[in-house]
Amino acid sequence: MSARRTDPERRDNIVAATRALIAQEGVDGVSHRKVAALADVPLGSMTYHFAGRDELIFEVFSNFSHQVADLFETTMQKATGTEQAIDLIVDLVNGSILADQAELVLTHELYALAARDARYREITHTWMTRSRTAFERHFSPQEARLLDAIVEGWSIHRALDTTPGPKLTSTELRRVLGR
Amino acid sequence: MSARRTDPERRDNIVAATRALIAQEGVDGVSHRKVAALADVPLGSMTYHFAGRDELIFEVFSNFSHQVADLFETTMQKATGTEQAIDLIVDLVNGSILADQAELVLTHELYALAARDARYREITHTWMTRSRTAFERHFSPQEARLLDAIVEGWSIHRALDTTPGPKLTSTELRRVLGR
Amino acid sequence: MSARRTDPERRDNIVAATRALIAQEGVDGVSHRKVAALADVPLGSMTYHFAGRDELIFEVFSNFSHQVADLFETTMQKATGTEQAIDLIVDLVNGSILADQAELVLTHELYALAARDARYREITHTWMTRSRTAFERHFSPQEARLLDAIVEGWSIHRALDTTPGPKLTSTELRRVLGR
Amino acid sequence: MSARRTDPERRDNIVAATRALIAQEGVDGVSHRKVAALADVPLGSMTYHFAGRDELIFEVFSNFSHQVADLFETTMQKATGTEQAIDLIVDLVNGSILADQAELVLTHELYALAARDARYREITHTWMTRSRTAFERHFSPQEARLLDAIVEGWSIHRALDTTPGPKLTSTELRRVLGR
DNA sequence: AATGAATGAGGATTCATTCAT
DNA sequence: CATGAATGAATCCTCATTCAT
Repeated sequence: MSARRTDPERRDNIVAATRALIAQEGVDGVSHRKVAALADVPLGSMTYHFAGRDELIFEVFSNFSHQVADLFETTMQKATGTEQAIDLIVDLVNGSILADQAELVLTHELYALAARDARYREITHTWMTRSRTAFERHFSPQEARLLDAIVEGWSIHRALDTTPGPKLTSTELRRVLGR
Repeated sequence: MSARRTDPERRDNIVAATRALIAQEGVDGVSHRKVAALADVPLGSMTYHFAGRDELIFEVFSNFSHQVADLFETTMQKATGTEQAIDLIVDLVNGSILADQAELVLTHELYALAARDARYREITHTWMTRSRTAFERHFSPQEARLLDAIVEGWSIHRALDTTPGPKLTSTELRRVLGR
Repeated sequence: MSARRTDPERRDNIVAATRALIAQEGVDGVSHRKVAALADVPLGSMTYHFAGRDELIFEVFSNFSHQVADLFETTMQKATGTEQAIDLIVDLVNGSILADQAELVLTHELYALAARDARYREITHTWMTRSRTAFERHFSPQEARLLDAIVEGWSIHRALDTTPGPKLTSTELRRVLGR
Repeated sequence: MSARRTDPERRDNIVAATRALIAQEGVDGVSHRKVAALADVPLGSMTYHFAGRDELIFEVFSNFSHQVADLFETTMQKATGTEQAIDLIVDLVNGSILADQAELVLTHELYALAARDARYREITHTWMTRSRTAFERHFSPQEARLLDAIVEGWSIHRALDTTPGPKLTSTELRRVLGR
C-alpha cells in the first residue's frame, strides 16, 4: 500500500493501460474506470495525473506515433543501399516489421481522430513527414511520396480484407520506380 | 404530433442523423440521445427501430460503403479508355470526386472498426473488392491492385497532413504504370 | 396469419405463458413484452385482453389456487377411511402429489402477494378454507386445522432447505393425532 | 450538502429503506429510484454502494433472516423449562413475539425467492437450521422438527386468512407432543 | 501528493400503454 | 376485432469529475 504512495511509473502505467484498451475496444471503449481497473490504479489517480479523458488519449497517440516513426527511421537507416531499402519496404508492407493487430487498430483510430480534429492532424503530419524523410535517405522526394502512398495503401488493403491477398514484391516495386 | 403517428421515413432519418453525428464527433460521440435530438425523434424510437447502438452504427457504415462503391463503379464506367480512366483516378485522389470532410471521417472510422471487428471487416472487404473490380475494367488485376493502393495511400496522406502537399498527376501515374 | 385472427384460446394462452414466466422469474420478472414473446402473441394483445399487468397476474393466481384446491379435494375424496387419508397426506407432504418446482414457486409468490394485498388474501382464504374442509371429511375441525398446519409447514421446510431432510411418516402423524 | 460528504451510515440507510420498500410493495416494487428517494440519497449512491439491485435485495434478506433467527434463539434461551418453552412457542405463533405486517411480508418474499434461487435457499437453510437447533434446547430433534412445521404452518394460515381463526393453545400443543 | 467517497448528468434499454388503422 | 407502430416515463447502470481528507 505505502509502497505505491509515490510511484514514478504510475503515469506511464496509466498511458500503457489506455493504449492496450484502445487496441481492444477502440477510443469509443475508453473510460477512466476501465483504464484504472486495467492499470490497477485508484480511480482518483486518473484525474490527478491527467486533466481529462482527452489528454490521456492524446498522449497515447502522441507516444505511439513517435515510437512507430522511430522504428521506421531506424529501419531505413539500416539499409546500406537502394536495393536493401526496397527489400525492407516490402517487408514492411507484408507485415514482417510492424503491423500486429494492436498497432493496426491504433493507427486507424488515430487516423479517424485526425480526420476530424486538427490537434491529432498535427500528430499524423509529424509522423508522415518523418516517414517521408526517412525514405528520402534512399529515394528522391517524388519517389518517397509515391512509396509512402503505396506502403500505406497496400498495407491497409491487406489488413482490412478478410483474406490477405497477394504480397507486394520487390520486383514489382522496382518496376514501379523504374529501376 | 398525430401527423407523426406513422412515419415510414423514421428509420432512414435516424440512420442519416447518426451518419452526420459520426462525421462530426466520431463513433465515440454517438449516443441514442444525441442521435434522437439530431433526428428530432423521441428517444424511445431509437430502440424501437434498432436493436441497439451497434446495429445502428453498423447500418450507417454498411450504407456508406455501398454508396461510395456505387459512385466509384459509376465513375469508372464513364471512362471510355485507359487515358480517361487515369485522369478520373487522379481527380479521385485529388478530391474532385469524393473526399469531403464527412466522407473522410466516415472512411477512417470504418477502418478503425474493421481493424478490430470482423463484422466491419466484411464491409471493407466487399468495398475493396468492388473498387478493385472497377479498376479492372481498364487495367490488369496486378495494375488494379497497385492503383488501389496508390489511390488509398495518397488520399490519406493528402487528407491527414496539415498542409495538402502536391497533387498526384496523370503524368506520374502513367509513368508508374509504364504507359 | 389469418388463422390467428380470431383465436378463442388467445386469452388462455397468455395466462398460461404468464404462469410459466412467474415460475421461472417470479412476479418481479413479469412484463407484457416477455409474456407476449413467450405466448407468441402480439404485444398489442396484452392490453387488449387484459386491463393491465395486475389483472393478468391476479388471474394466474386465481386459476392456480382453484386448480390446486380441486386436486386436493379430489385426493381427499379418494380416501375411503382415516387410515388411507393419513397415508395420502403423508404422500402430499413428501412431494408425491403436488410440489414440483413450478408449483412451489407459484405458491410462495402467491403468499408473498397475500401478505400485503387483501385481494390476494381473498384467494388464499378460499384456498385454505377448501383444504381444511377437505380434511374435515376424515378429521375433526380441530384436527383438520392442525393437519393443515403440519402439511404446510413441513412441506415448506422440506422445500426451502438445501438438503431435503427426513420425510414425514404415517407413524408420526398418527402419533400426533393420538391414533 | 457538505455535511453529507462522508456518511458512514449511508450504506445501512439504503438497506433499511430497501427493507421498508419491500415490506410495502414487495421485491417487485423495488427500484433504485424509489429506494433512493425513500432513503433521501442521490441515485448515484445506489450503484456506488451496491453492485446492483440483486446485491441490495440479497443483503436485505440476509440481514433480516439473521435478525429474526437471533431473536428466536434469544427467546428460546429465556425458557427455563419445557413448560415455559411451550408457552413461548404458542405466543410466537399467535403473534405476540414476531409477526408484524412487515416481517410477514419479508418472510414470504424471501420464501418466494428461495423457491427459485439457490442463493436465497442458502439463507432459508441457515435460518431453519438455527430455529430447529433452538428448539432442540428443550425438545428432541424429532419433536423440534414437528414443532417447527406447526409453528410455520399455523402462523401462515393465521396470517394469510381474511379472518384470523382460532389461536393455537398450549394445551393442544402439549397433547400433540404427548406431554 | 494522493485517493476514496460521493454525485449529478447522461448512458442504453425496457416498459405499459395509446391509438390509427 | 385486433394489432403494429409509436412513445414518454422509468429502468439499471456507467460516467467524468469533484473534493475533504
